[in-house]
Amino acid sequence: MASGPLREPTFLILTSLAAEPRHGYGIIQDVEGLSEGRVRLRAGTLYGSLDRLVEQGLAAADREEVEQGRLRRYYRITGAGRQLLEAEVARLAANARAAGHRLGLEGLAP
Amino acid sequence: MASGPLREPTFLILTSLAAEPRHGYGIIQDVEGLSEGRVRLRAGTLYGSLDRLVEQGLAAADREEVEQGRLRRYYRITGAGRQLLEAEVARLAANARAAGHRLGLEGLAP
DNA sequence: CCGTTATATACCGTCCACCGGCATAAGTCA
DNA sequence: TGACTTATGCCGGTGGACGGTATATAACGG
Repeated sequence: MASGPLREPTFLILTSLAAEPRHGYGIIQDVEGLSEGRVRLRAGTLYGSLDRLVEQGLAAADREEVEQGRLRRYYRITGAGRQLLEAEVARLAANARAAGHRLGLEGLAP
Repeated sequence: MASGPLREPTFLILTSLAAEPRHGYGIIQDVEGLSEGRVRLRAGTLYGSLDRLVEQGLAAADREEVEQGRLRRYYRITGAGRQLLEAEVARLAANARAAGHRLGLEGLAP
């Protein structure tokens, strides 16, 4: 159930929700921004990941709005999601630090 | 060919090779150490990953030794592998920084 | 007035890295 | 003798990501 480390798309989706509740399309745009253009989520990736996050209790449906005839379904991060994301940040930072050390990339700005 | 981001096991295997050439079993032990006991590579994961790394030119067979009747097959990281690992370190660090920011984990030691 | 782009959600088949178990084999230690 | 460590390697199953497609409306541009 509580599977291994988050893959990048899922990690970024959770990160996107950490600031405030967002709807699907908003997440896609936000993730592109916070990854500095590196990650462009596909619809299939997003909604599949979102379903899994809800199923695992890491995110939850927040509310629904109808904006100009289009439905917007908002999601928010849960306490468990925030906790797991914090652990993931620590893991990524530790891995980056360890590998940087091995590569001799000592003086790298945080 | 140059597929997406490295998964954690592959990342740590490359990291292990970054310091010096190592044989399979040595990698398993080293990875357990550098991940502070978090990651225990299975043989299946290791040798599969190693084959892929060689196939992609990120690692190469270094030499073979026979130590007390047991064969040791050493692998080393290539220039391309080192380059990719550096890029991966930057990616991980950027993701950790972005998520830490969103979580309000500002004052975290690098 | 019509086609394209942007907004927005959702399904589905495919791929592949990782997982876990198993096999093999020689040396060590109790 | 049997358990454990070192050491390499195969194989089936799982699951997340990918890419494409479908659906629908609004806005923009030619």
